[in-house]
Amino acid sequence: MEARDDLIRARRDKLAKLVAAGVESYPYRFERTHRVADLLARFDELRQAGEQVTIAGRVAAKRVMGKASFAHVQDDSGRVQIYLRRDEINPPGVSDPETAPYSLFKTAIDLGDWIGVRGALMVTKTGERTLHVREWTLLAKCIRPLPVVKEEAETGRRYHEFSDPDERYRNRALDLVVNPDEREVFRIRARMISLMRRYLDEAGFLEVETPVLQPLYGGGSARPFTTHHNQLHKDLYLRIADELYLKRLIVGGLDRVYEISKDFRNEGVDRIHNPEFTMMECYAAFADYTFMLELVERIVSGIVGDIHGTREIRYGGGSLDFTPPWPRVRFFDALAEKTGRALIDADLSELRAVADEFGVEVPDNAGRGKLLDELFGELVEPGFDRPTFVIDYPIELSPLAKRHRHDPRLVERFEAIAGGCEIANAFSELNDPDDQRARFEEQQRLRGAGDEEAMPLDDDYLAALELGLPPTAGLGVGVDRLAMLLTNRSSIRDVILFPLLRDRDGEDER
RNA sequence: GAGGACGUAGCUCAGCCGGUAGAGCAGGGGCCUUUUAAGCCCAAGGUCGUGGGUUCGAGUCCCACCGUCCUCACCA
Repeated sequence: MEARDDLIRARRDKLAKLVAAGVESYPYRFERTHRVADLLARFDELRQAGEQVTIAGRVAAKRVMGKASFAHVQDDSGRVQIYLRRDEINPPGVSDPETAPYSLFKTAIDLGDWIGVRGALMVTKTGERTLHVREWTLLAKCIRPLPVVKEEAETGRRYHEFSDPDERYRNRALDLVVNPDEREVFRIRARMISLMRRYLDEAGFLEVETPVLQPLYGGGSARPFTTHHNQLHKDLYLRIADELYLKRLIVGGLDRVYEISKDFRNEGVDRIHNPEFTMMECYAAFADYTFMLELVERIVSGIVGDIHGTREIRYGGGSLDFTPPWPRVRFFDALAEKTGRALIDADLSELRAVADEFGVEVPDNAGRGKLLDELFGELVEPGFDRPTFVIDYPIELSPLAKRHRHDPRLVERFEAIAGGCEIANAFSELNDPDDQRARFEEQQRLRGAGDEEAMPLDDDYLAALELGLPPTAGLGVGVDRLAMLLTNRSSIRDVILFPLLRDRDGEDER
């Protein structure tokens, strides 16, 4: 007999005992008067008024001392101690241990059970604010054993924390029950997205929805997921970016649009990549990339300030200062500083020589764009601690970006980097259909040469461009990455509720 | 994809030079009417990730596989 089965059986037996005593096992609703946090906020006032209050939550700790018991009840907002005395809970004359409410609480309520309690407020002799229970109600029994995390009342120090990341990601419900910090991560994430919407709405952007299932994917360099529509006998792709559809909307005359949604890339999984992830993309007509640069600076520093009350936040071992203006550095200037060379006109063999010199490994079939990307990522990017804009990228890396107005070898593009991670990418959008066709054709050539991430040619998109795309600036923000910065997490899995995991072999699902 | 570390009770962890499995918490039985990581007494709980191998004997050594984490490579 497995120990877990014993624990589950014990809890089922207790449920049966409650039912036998006439307790409703799964009631339909429960009226509470306060959330725990509200109750604590108005504690003195409510206590002096002698008011009866009702809360609902999970039993998070239980300390039975014979004819009196203490416990903690935790709801979405916080936890509070409750106190029960036998002679106050049991009706006069009722003492049968199988049915008396106090003994049922003592013997049949477990850590993790959902209960409702009603009573007045009191302060114990050690000073803890406590709900003095008159009546308790079962709301739902927790039949599976829970990891027990003990918490010191004074210091909040936690013991035996449920911390195995594998278990936590595989069983997020349990993680959230037991780890209040993780609940907080997702509250911050939600507020971040809500603030992002507000800033965009206020700036006159219209929120839209574009297809997840696409006949042709595009807008980024990545391998897609494929799926199939049965009735139409048609293969479809899950989008890797929203870009090409959103720009069609600018063509259509919607001046400013944005979308916050999942993209899907059929690629590796690691600390900063999950195959489905959340992107915010926005596009503004009549603007160029400098508009987006200011928008990113304003929105991101605004969100940081709104959530943390300061623009300088702790991250990893250090801190990140989001106070504008963020430093700007030109792609080739940064590269020149590290390598001591101007590489803007460097050809393949020269770039390869530089890569060798600095010990940067590159694939044998790498083109110029790839080489520059490698060099930059290896030599320059790690040097950026604080939020920084890298601007004016080589044209080879950006098939959808508009050529730089002063230098045909560059595009008008920037990335925002913070905490060693790219958090935003933006450019002046390429709106010349003939130039765009040529860039697509170059992508086709790379594709033919074995680059699986090269973009497919999209005739339908080109036709839209031929209707006339006004000057337009576009921006993409990695929502998960931003959430990592705001919650001081080093793994994307900590900010995605249900990250993709490998199957666990040979173990039954819980 | 490569390298390294790890996987022992429901949870958090010990387990030495190979000798047959330990603790705390949770759970069970008692005692306890202001406790708070409540406390005290008693009893129970294990296919040591999976599969092979070496050995008289493997949680421990070797090999393979699965999973997680870290570093590196690639994409946001």
